[in-house]
Amino acid sequence: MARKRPATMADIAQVAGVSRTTVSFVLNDRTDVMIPAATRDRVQKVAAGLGYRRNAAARALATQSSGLLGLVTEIVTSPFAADVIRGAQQRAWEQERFLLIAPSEDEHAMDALAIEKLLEQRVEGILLAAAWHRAISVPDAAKDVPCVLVNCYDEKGEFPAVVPDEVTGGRRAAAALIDAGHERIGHITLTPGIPAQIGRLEGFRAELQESGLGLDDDLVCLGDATAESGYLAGRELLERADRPTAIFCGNDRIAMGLYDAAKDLGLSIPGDLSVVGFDDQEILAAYLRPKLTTVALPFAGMGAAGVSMLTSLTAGRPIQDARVLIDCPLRTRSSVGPVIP
Amino acid sequence: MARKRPATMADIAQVAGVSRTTVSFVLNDRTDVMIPAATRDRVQKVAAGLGYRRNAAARALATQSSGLLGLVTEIVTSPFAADVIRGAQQRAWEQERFLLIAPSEDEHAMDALAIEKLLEQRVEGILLAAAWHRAISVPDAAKDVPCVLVNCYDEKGEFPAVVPDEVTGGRRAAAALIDAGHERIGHITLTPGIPAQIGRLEGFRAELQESGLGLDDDLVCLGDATAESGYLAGRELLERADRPTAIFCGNDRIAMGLYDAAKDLGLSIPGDLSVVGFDDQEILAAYLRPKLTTVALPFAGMGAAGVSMLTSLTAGRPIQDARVLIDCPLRTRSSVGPVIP
DNA sequence: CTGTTAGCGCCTTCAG
DNA sequence: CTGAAGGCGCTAACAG
Repeated sequence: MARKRPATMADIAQVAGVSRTTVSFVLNDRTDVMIPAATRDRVQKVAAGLGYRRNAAARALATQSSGLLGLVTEIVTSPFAADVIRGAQQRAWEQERFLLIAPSEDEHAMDALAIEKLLEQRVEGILLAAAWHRAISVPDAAKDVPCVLVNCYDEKGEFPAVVPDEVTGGRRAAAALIDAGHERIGHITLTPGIPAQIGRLEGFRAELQESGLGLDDDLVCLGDATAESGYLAGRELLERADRPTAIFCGNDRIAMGLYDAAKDLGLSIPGDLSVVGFDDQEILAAYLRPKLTTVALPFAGMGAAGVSMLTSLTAGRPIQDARVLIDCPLRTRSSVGPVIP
Repeated sequence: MARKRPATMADIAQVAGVSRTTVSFVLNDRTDVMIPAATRDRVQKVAAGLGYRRNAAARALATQSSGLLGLVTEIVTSPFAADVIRGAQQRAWEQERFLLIAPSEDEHAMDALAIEKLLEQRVEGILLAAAWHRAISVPDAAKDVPCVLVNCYDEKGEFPAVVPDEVTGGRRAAAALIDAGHERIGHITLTPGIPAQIGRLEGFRAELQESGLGLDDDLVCLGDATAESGYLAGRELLERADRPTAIFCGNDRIAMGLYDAAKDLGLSIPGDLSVVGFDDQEILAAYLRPKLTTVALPFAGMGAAGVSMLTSLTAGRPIQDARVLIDCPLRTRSSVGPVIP
C-alpha cells in the first residue's frame, strides 16, 4: 500500500519550477489565461509523474461548492428505492457529481437527521424520494439548499416535484383494452384515497368515457395493493354472469392475484380474460404466465429527472415547471387479447 | 431559501466570547479536556442559536480523513447491485460514514476511472462489487487505499474478499431434497466454469456423497443460467423413463424454465417433482407457483460485511480472514415435497 | 483550562 | 503570462 503523502499542487509547482497559480491554471484547463504550451506540457507531465490527484475537500473548501448531491430515500424498506437511486446516480455521474445517500425510515417526515447529515457534507441540493406516490412533510432544514421531491409532493406545493403521470397511465391501460375490442372492462383499485389509486382510476375512466364506452361503476372493485385483494376482487368480478372480458388492475400484485382467481375459475388469460397491470415490477410482470401487459412506473427516470432539476436549480437556473409529470409507458406483453365471443 | 452564509466556529467563538479552540473542543465533545459546564453550555446554545452546522470539507482537509467510503459496482446493468448498495449503505450509515457510488461498466476491470474519481474525493477505502461471483482484475490505483472485493476476487489473492459460500449453499440444497426423502436427484448447472457453477455443484455432490446416495452424473445437465436452458434441460431430464423425483437448479431462472417444462409434461410440483433453486431472486422465487424453495444469495449481507472489513482496515486493524465466506441460507417455500411413489 | 498560531490543499484577486 | 499573498473552516500543537 502506497504510504507516502499524496502529491499536492505545491509539489508540482516546485518540481516543474513554476508557481502554484500556474499549476492550478493548467490543471483546471483554464482557457482564459494564456500559458505557453511548453509550460503547460511540462506541468502536466510532472503532475502525471507525481501521480497527482486533486483533493476534492480542499477544492470544495476553497470554492465553497462540493459537487455533491444528497438523496434521502427509504432504501432499506423499499425495493423501488433502488431504481430511483440507479437513475439519480447515473444522471449525477454524467454531470460529474457524486450522490450522497441517506436513509429515511420515517413514513411521514423524511427524517430531519438524514437531511442534517447531508447538509454537513455541504451537498448542493437534496432529493427527497418516496417509495410510493404520496404527500410528505418536508423538514425545514431542507430549505437551506435547493430541494426536489421525487415520487411525492408537499401539501403546500412549496417544492418542485417530479411525479408519475398516473392519469395518463390509467388512460394507456384503458386504451390498450379498448383497442383489443373489449367493452366490458372492470377495474380493481389500489388502496382508496392514495394518489396512485385516484389518478389511475381517473385516467381509466376518462379514456373509457371518451371512447364512448363509459365505466360501469359496478365493475370497479376496491382492492388494497396486495395479491390477496386481487384474488378476492377477481373472484367476485369473474363469478358474475356478465363478467367483464378485461380487467385493469391497480398494480401488478393485484394482477397476480387476479391470475390465480382466473386460474381457479378455469378462465384462461388472455383467451377468456385480458389483464393490464400497473407498476411493471421487473421480474414479476415479465415472469407471470402469460407475461403481464402493464403500465410502467419509471422510477429510474424520475430519479434522473430529479437530479436534472436539482442541477438546474443549483446552477441558479430557475425551474420551468414546479411539477414535472413523468410519463408511464405501456409495456405490451401477452396478457391482452381480442374478445372471444 | 436561507441565503446567508452558514455560521462558522469563528462566529460562535465571537458571540460566545471564547476562542475557536474552545468551541472546537465542546462541539467535538472532547472529554480529554476539562471545560466548565457553564462555558460548554453557553457554546452549545450559541451554536444552536446560530444554526451552526459543521463543515465536512473543512474538517476533512484539516484531519486528512474524509469519512467517505467508495463503492464501485455495475449499478446500471445489474439488479443485484442494488442489494449490495443497500447493505453497504446501511452499514456505512451506522458507522457514520457516507458511501460514494461509482458505476462500473467494464466486465473485466472495474473501471479505473471510477476509482480515480473516488480517490479524488479522498475516500478512505474502496469496495469493488461484482454482479456475479467471478474473478476480476483490479486497477493499480485501488492499492492507494484499503480495498475490499465483494462477490468477486482477484486471481492473485492480493485483496481481501467477501464471497458467497457457494459450496455450503449447494449442500443446503441437497440436504433439503434428501431430507424430503428423495433419492434420484438431478441437477441443471449454471454456465460451466464459473465459480458459482463449480461451487454449487461441488457442495451438492459432496452432500449426496456423504448421505450415501451419491450423484449420478447422468442426472447432471449443463445449463447456462437462463430460463430457456432450464426448460430444455428440464425436458430432457423429465422425459426419461427413470426421471429424477427432484432437481436442484443452478439458479432461480433455470428453475423457472424447469417449472414450464414440468407443466408441459403434466407433472405437478411438488407432487411429481421437487425443485430447489439458487439466488432467491426476490420477486421471482416468492411468486412462482408454487413458491420456490431456494438458496439465498445474501447480497445485502455481503455489502455490509464488505463495509465492516473496510472500516477495520482503515482503522488500521488488520483483517482476520483474507477471504470471508458469507452463508447462503435455504429459503424454504413450497416447491419441495415428499417422494410420492 | 483557554487562547495563539500554524497549517491542511486549493482557488483567486492583484501585482509584476 | 506568471508569481506572491490571502482566505475557505477546522484541527492540533504549543504556550500562557
